[in-house]
Parts: sequence; C-alpha cells; structure tokens
Amino acid sequence: MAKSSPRLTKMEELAKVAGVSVSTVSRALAGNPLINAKTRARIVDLAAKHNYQINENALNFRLQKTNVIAVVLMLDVKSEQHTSDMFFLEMLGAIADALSVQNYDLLLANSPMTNVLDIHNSRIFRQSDGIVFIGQGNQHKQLNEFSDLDKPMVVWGSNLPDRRYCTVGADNVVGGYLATKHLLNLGRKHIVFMGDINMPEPKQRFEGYLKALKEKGVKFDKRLQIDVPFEMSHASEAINDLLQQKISFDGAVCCSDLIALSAIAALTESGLRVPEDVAVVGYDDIALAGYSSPSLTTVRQNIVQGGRILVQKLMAQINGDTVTDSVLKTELIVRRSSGAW
Amino acid sequence: MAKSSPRLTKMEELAKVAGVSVSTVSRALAGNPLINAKTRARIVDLAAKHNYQINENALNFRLQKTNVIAVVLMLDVKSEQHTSDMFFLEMLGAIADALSVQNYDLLLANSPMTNVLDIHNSRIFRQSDGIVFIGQGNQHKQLNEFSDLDKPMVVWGSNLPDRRYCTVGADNVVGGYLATKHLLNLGRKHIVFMGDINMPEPKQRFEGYLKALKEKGVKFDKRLQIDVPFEMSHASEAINDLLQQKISFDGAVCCSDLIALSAIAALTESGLRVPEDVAVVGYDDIALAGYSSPSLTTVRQNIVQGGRILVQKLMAQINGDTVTDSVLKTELIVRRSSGAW
DNA sequence: ACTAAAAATACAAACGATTGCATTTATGAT
DNA sequence: ATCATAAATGCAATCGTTTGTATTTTTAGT
Repeated sequence: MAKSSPRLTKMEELAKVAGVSVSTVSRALAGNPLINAKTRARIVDLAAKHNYQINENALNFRLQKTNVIAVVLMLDVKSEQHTSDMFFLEMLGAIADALSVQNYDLLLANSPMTNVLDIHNSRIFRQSDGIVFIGQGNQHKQLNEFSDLDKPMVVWGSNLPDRRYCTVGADNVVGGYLATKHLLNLGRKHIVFMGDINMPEPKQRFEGYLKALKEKGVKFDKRLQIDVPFEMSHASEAINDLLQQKISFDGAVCCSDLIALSAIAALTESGLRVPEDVAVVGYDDIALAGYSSPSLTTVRQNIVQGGRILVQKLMAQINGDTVTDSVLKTELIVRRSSGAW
Repeated sequence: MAKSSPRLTKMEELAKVAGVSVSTVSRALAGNPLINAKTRARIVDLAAKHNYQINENALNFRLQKTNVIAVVLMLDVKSEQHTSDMFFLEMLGAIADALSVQNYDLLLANSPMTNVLDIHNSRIFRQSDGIVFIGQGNQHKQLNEFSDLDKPMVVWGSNLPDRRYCTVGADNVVGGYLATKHLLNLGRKHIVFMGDINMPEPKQRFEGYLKALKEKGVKFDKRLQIDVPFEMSHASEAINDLLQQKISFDGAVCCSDLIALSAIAALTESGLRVPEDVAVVGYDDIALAGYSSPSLTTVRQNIVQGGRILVQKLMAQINGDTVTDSVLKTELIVRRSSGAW
C-alpha cells in the first residue's frame, strides 16, 4: 500500500521516485514557474503520498535564515518580576499571533539577563532572524549598543532620549494623566502614585500624574509617590506603611493592575472601603481586571495592537527597510466600583 | 586595533588566523581532548578576540538537531480559551525555565489547532527536537496517532485509558476530592461543581467530587453540575442561571481560579456573601488567587515541578530512553475567606 | 641516533537543500 | 524537414560545520 511506503526524507529520494532531478523537485515544491505545471503537480502529489517533509535544518543552512524571531522579556532583576507576570505574557501571546500570520515562529528567551548584551553570545541570538525586546528594564544604554550589531531588533518601551533603536510603546504620559485626572474629577485630592519612577515607563506616567495635578491646581505631596515594583508582593506593605504613618489619601494611581489589586486587598483588610474611602485606578487592563471585585478601573495599553506593530516593524527591518518609532493610543477603562464612576 | 578587526564568521577564517586547520578549530572550540591544551587555549582566545560566533544553522544542519523544543498549547476551540489564559502561561514559564537549565530553547506554537496532527506538517515540528503538549483538549485520539510518529513528545494532562503517549499531570481525582471534602467539612451540603466534564481533567475532578459526597453520604443533585469552560466569561452567567432558577446552594467547587473569581463576582453582585452564604474553592492557585479579595481557597497543581518533570521526561526520550507517566501531588491551599477556614 | 608508540594535527567526505548556468526537449514559423 | 526560439529540465557548486581516518610531529626508551 502506497500510504505505508517508507517516509521519504530527502529530495534526492523523491527525485528518484519521480524520475526527475533534485533541482526540479526543489523548484516544483517551491512553486517555481520554471517547472511545467503538470510535472509540478505530479511531484507535489508524490511528495504528499510519500509523506515527504523538507529538512528544515538543511533549508535554514542553505538560506541562512530560520523564520524564527526571539522574544526577550526584559526583567529588571531588582524588581523581581518573573515570567509569570501577566503583562509580559499577554504581550507574548499577541506577538506570537502576529508572527504566525507572517509565517514566523517565536523563540522564547526567558532566562533573566543581567546584561542584554549577553544575548549576543547566545544560541537564541544566532538562531533567530530578529529580536523583540519587551520592555527596556534599566538597560537603555545596552540596548543602544545592541542596536549597533547588525541584528534586526525592535523594543516595546518608551521613547527615551538618545536612543538608536526602534521602539513601539503606549503613551505613558497620557496614561498617567488620564488615570490621575479621572480621580481628580471625582473630587479626590490626595492621590498616591504607586510605581518605581526609576523605570522608564512609570517615570513617564508620573509625568502625566504631575501634569494632571498641576492642571487642577493640586499641590504634589512627595510622600505620596512610592517606588514599588510592578508585581504585587510589595504593594500591600507600601499601603500599610502609609496607613501606619497616618498619611491620609483618598485615591491611588497604580502602575499595574497587580499593584492595584494588591493595594485594594490591603485597604480592604484595613477596613477601608474601595472606592468610597480610597478610589483606585490600575494599569494594563489584564483579563482579570474586569472580573475582580470590585472591578478595576484601569488604563489600557492595546497589547494586541502593540504586538502587531512590533512584528510589522521587525519584518520591515528584516526586509532591509528603515523604520520609525510608534506610539500607541492609550485609554482609560472606567469600570464600576474601584475607581467609582 | 585588534578589537575592531572584522568579525570572523567562519571557522575557515579563524583557522587561517590561527594557522591551523578547520578541524582543529572545530575540536578546540568543542573542548575535544585530542587537541593540545595550549593550542586550544590559543584558538579560544583568538575566537573571542575576533568575536567569532559559530554558525548555528550550519551546526544544526550537520548534527540534525536544533536544541529547541516546541510547546503546543492545546486549546479546545469550543471552550474559547486563548493564549492569555494564566494557567497555560504559568506552565509555559515553568517549562522555559526547566529547558534553559538543559541548554534547550523554547519554540512557542500558539496557533490554535483544530487537529493536533496538523502540527506534523508544520515548521514547528520540523524545527524542534521534541514537543510538549500542554493539555489534551479533546484530542486524545489524535495524540495517540501523533505518538506513532518518531518525534519525542510528552503531554501535560490526565492518564486517559488506552493512551500510547507519556503524560505528566496532577492528580485530578484527588484535587476534586480535596476541594469538595473541604466544603463538606465546613457543613456545606449543596455544592455546585463548575467544570466541563466532557474534558478529561474536569471529568476526573468530578469523580473526586462524587467520591467525597458519597463518603459523607450526601446525595448528588445533578442540577448542580454545570459545564463551563475554564476561562471566566461564562461562569457568571451560569451562576446567575442557578440563582434565577431558585436552585439553592451553599458551596462551589470550580475547575479554575478564573471560574471561581468570576463566580464570586457574580455572587457578590447578587447580594450574596462569600463565604458566609456560598463558600467557593478554585483550582490552579494562580498568582492572583492569594491576593484577590476575598482571597481564594484553591487546589494547587505544582506547576514549576510539573514543568521540570515534563522537560525531564522529554529529555529522556530524546536520549532514547523509554519513560513512564508521572502523577504529581495535588494539595489544597486553604486561605481565609472565600472558602472559609 | 634510531625507532616504535603516542600525541597532535590535517585531509576530505559527508549533511540536504537552492540556484546560476548549461543542456535538452518542445514549439512554431518557414 | 529545418531551424531559431522558448520552455523545461539537469548539472554542479555552494552554504559552514563535524568527524573518521590518514598523516605528521613529538616523546621516550634503547
């Protein structure tokens, strides 16, 4: 029975079966118009029948190209983020989807890197046609150096000054501004800002925060800005610290939904009501934000769109084009309760 | 200046610089003891100085091996799970970590597959040394067929009867049993089971549920078993349905934390108190479970350990060993509030 | 010094595809 | 039929490694 004939692993074998040369098989399978339509059809059929699969390693070798791009999650070691953080992972999914449309696969580089330049000597670097960095961490300078290598690359992050690499990112200043303004409009005056302003993105959000305060003529109390990492573990303590110090506040702008949810939990534990006593706004609109209780008002970065544009910019570079930065619109998702209406 | 000399891209060039043959360079860089220690050191230095990087494509071609394994997220199309679901992503991180220890990289296959066997004709299949399937979806049969191919593979899932592939999974019967028993011990008698028992894992959890009921002599009310998908969107409606039909219940065993959180939100919206009126237990112990409010009592599958064992079994297969299934211990994480003490 | 054995190095054949160019076969106009 | 031209196919070089075997060099015992 033909179906159970031994699997053909080389073009050479398939060529013999078809009674043609290897080059003809190669061209036929590639759809090269040089090959007669009938011949091509016959070869394609035979390939299917004998379950021929091209040797991808040989192909990559010959073409010096893998159709794989690497995604590097930039984790600031100090902030102890880890791979399971949701923002990174949602972004990862978005990029994977966008890549598969372009017939590329995604190689995940998750080993925490102290220095981005280490990647230069990694298999991940050598085995991929391009690299997407998710976040800049605190390695702006290293990313600049990295961009001097020939490798196509693109970075999800903020448009820091003096950068030589292409970035795609949400408008963090606007994000911070919208969140803060929302709370101000609700009459809140003592608004905590929770986020590490040594990091590029929180820093810009903080700018937006200050801008909103200024517009409303609210004076900034520097005790209300607290450096907390993105993930949730430290936020509760920070809130408790504030409460213990009797620093009163009636609103909180948080740099991630996890911080926000953590803050809400801490507030609730302390007997405060959200949003009656303290209104809280998050950042990211992770899947859970809408379902948590109270549901979370938050700033949404369009992650799906972000992934798509990152991929598009990277493809352009792989094709030798030069590309420009891209700033994505950011919007406030107002939900009942946590941030009130 | 030597540092800025043009980057050497081929062993041949490096060999010329070193005044030796290509094979000597190859062996020197590989640490082959055939090469004199001094020569080896000299070559390694030169390689570093001239920034030589091996051509990974040529290497893969020569060795017919990529040091990449593919991870396939098995998403049941009907249940509309998508890549951003947290269980999948936490598992992904765990596997990536375990792989990097073994000097392997992770290729992500996220395109929703109607039929697993499609992967057989994909680049992902050809470019990887082995495959990890996360979940079985409803494709037990196809996975069996898949296992007839030569490819090393391992599946995160339950040990279904008549399977020919290697599985690693948590003990779902015990998980369902523990969750249910916990609620029964709290005096709850009308316990909803939320999970699609057409899927392998929920089915086994349901077994555990029934076992616990039986042990306590509580009769099973079939209106209390509700087929909901893992992700959260449908769970609220299901709860509301129950309430509307005036089917009373005082406990809920949920097949994912997302279901649980969603259920809690729905209950709270309806004015019911959790856990006073209805105690809820989740499944998975996602990062958020401990921080949500009320914090979630849940069944923990040890995902990090799961990832490690999956990788270990896969490596064994790549090395030609035969492997056996593995069932991981499952434990109940009791937290204040959602499921009470 | 000579030589046998050991150590170090070099040679050359793979691995499986693509592609420029040479060659064969088909087409159609005379 | 013949021949110029176009269409289809085949030939052979090439991509950058590894590795079995052949060769050269070193070592050490006499």
